[in-house]
Amino acid sequence: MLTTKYVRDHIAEIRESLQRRKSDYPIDDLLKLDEEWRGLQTKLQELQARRNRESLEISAIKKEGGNADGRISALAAVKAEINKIEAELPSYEDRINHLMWNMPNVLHGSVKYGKDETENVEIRRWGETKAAVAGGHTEILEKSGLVDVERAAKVAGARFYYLKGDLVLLAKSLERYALDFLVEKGYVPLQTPYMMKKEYYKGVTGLGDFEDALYTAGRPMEAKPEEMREGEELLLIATSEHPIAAMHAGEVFSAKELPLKYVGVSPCFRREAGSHGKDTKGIFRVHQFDKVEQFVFCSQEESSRIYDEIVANEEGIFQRLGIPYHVIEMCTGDIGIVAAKKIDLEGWFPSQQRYRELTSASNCTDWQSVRLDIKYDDRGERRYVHTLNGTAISIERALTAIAENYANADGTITVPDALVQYMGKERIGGR
RNA sequence: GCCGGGUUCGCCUAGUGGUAGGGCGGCAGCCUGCUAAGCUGUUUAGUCAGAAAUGGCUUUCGCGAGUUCGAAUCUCGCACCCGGCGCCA
Repeated sequence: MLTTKYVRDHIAEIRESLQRRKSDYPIDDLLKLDEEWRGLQTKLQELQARRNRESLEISAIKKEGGNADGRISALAAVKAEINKIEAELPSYEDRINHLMWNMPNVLHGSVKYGKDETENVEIRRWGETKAAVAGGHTEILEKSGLVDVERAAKVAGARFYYLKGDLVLLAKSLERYALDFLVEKGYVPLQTPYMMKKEYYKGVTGLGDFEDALYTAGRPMEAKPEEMREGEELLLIATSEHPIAAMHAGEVFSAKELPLKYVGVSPCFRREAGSHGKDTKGIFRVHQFDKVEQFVFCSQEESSRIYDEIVANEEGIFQRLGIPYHVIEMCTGDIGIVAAKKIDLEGWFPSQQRYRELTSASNCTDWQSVRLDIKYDDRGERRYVHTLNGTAISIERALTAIAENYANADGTITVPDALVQYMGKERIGGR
């Protein structure tokens, strides 16, 4: 069962944070269940101690050739009581786990209250925004034959796409560019599994995401859904953040192994339930995309500094690509339950004359590590690591930003300087 | 997919129904003058008491269920690893 000691140790901060979120999370229910569970646990342990003690006495009697039948039948009542308590415990544990998995993280002190994404706070801007040259990314890319959304809809449905020709090469160039950028800074490249067990998924994201974001995959052909055991089905990953976080579940790092920095690369699969009608054209919001992701395990003292580093990497990557952007800090209404602090970097889209999300960085502090049991040895004391994640490049999303910001009047797209060495040419598209 | 062999503390290993033991490594302490050795302790997690140092109890032999007063050990199911066969990008 997930450790509730953590909640008791941090109860003041948890309450304060829930108030700032104006959350209706039932923290008192959790504390009450926990207290009842511990009471049962104590009773059970006393009975087990008695059983163990008397079993040893029976052993001693039998070794001396005596008759222990009376003692054995006297223990039957104890055994019945043990069985009764053991039968009650799972229902408490299920409810406690469910509440733990849904408990919002303790917010960083700087996070402001806000009802939804309209109340996020802009903290800085970079680059010069410009007017649209040749329409939106959908128009630019389709005219040049670089994407085929219609046939993808025929074959796979809405929100899928074929990339074609030089756009495929540009996508791979972006991927390699982002990998090289981070490898140079000491990040270890990691290509992850694309499916993951539910039991690990619960530790990396809120249960709400299971409904809205995740596809189920890998159900055994012969198994009917109602026969599936908990955690048996595989889920398609929504980001490589998730398998990277789960990778070290149950482990204890030594202090000198930290910080451990990965740069993950994987496709991402998202149901996008609840976003009907939003961004339905082109490849801006799709069910499947590729992403290069930063992920760091570190000590509790380091996580603020590393959060800044991850954000700086994101800005460096887009500055070298020459995409104008601004940085916004999530308010309580848009931050979700996992992160303690979260920023998005939004790039300028000339055709829409506004900034749209390109990357997202979160300091999850110990939310994931508590649920995945990932610790480190801090001079003999075992403490939960902090985990952080941040997009390096979300490939298809970045392609839309490049298409719009580098579009020329003749329908071609200039290849950003940083990618020319990978592309081997300076311009793509056109007729 | 089939056949065989495995899974005991960080690593190696003993243990065929009666208190999970040994070795190595790590950590802490002690002792000792010679590049290191020796000795002692400690090395799963939870819970209770305590301000704390600590102490009690439970738990832990891949996971789950069962038999039993008592399971690493017996029974059933499952997972994973290694070897072989088959298939295969």
